[in-house]
Amino acid sequence: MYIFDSVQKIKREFVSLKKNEVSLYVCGPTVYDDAHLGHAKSALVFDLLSRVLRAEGYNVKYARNITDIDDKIIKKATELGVSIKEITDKYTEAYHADMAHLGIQRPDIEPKATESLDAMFLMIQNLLNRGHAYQISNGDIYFDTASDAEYLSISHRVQNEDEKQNRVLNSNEKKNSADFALWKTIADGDISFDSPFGKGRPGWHLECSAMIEKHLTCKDTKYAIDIHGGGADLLFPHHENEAAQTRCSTNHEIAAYWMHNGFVNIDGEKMSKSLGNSFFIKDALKVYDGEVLRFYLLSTHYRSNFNFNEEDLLASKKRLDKLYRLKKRLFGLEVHSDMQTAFKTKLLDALKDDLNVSTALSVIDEMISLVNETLDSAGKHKELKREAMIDMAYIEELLGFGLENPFEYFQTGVDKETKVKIKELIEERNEAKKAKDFATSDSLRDQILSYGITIMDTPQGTFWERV
RNA sequence: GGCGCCAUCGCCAAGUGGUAAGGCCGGAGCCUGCAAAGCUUCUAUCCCCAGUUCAAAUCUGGGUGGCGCCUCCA
Repeated sequence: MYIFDSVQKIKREFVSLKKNEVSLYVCGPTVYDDAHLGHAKSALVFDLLSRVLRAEGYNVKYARNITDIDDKIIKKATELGVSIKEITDKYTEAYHADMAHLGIQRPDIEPKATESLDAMFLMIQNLLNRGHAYQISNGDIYFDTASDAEYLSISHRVQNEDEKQNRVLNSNEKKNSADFALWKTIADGDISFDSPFGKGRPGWHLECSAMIEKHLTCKDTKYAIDIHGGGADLLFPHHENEAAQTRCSTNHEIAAYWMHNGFVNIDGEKMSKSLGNSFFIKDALKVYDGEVLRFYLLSTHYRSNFNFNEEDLLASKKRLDKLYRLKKRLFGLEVHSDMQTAFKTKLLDALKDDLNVSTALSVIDEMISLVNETLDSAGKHKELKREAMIDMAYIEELLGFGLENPFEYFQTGVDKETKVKIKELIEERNEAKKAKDFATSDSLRDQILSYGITIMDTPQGTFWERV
């Protein structure tokens, strides 16, 4: 397995800290709004990573947090006059539903900030004890970036002069403008948590470091966990700060490998909360099948930026259609086997190379073509069919494509009445065909097409698909 | 301004030193009553310039053009 480490900026062979075990931590959502396509991309990438690692035989411990303490949550709760929990519960549930529609498996651990305060207090205390944090007059506690010689080693940034001079220029008590809050004291007691440092709430960066320490960490290794992932926008300052906290409060670096996924742009423009052009998963799901979205969003390498547009999505759907058409062709054949095939090896090899999905998809397309070709040229081929079934089961397991019933897949979004009507029209057409009344059968086909349905005559009967 | 990424067929997109995967679209054909599906087949020398090398889309330097982070963000 090779992974591109976004801190060292090279592709590195993956060697786990502990034999046969992988600890993976990914920054999850702040639950104050619906999840957008960017959340989907990130969750999909690391879902795929965990599947590939498991296929490689690793026992994977995958954690993705839920940030349920945050200014934006508080703001929304205040605006709506409801409790924080009402907001976070609602959007956590929505997040889970969206992810499920995309075929994303639940991580092994989903720690919440509200349930990890103990670990955060511990970390703050450690940082204070070790002289890496300081408290200002209002009670706020900051991380002292100047105290960490390795600060900025994750993002490779250079601190500019303005930042260095901040102590003089800035009126607040922060020693350095890069210093970030570990604990923010709050006067109004409503939305705050009790802590050894007084009432308040934790800084955002702290939660990930604390959760890693609490749930995943290997105590006796150079690194706390194997792989840390998240969106590219988190590299700085979020991951830089996480790394600093862990480095200074424990005796190890936070992660041996860092993976950052690229952005999802909409029509060439970055989707961002501040631009207000977020495309929500739930809205996309109204129009497109979840598996099609999964396929489309995964079809480009995870590190590249992804430009979402309908045209490409439809091209992508046609590609997935091919998989389902083969599944249709082999329908009814039940095969359960762990048999190793050349295809399986090739597919896994592609994904083992820093999740090269493009190559993986080409391996799949070639397999589909080969099977179709063989089946076209010479009838039965029991063994080939069996092997193709085994291969397709592997695609489902590894990539999560092809999970649906192939007939239903092509008929999603068609209501019951239409289905009945189509069935009638097809029967009528088949009568006409039998009588060699092609004028009638063609006009019936046009009528079916007016429902947005295309039909195909096969030796097994007439099948229909939504156009 | 600081740091960084990217530029491959009409479109999407792999490949990162050994002579351009795959998909969509399009052309031709096979199959079909006709279609659809499937199959066969055709379509690029890799933004520009210079250099390194026996050999470069792949390395180096310089352009040009996109874009990101530096503020909440996946």
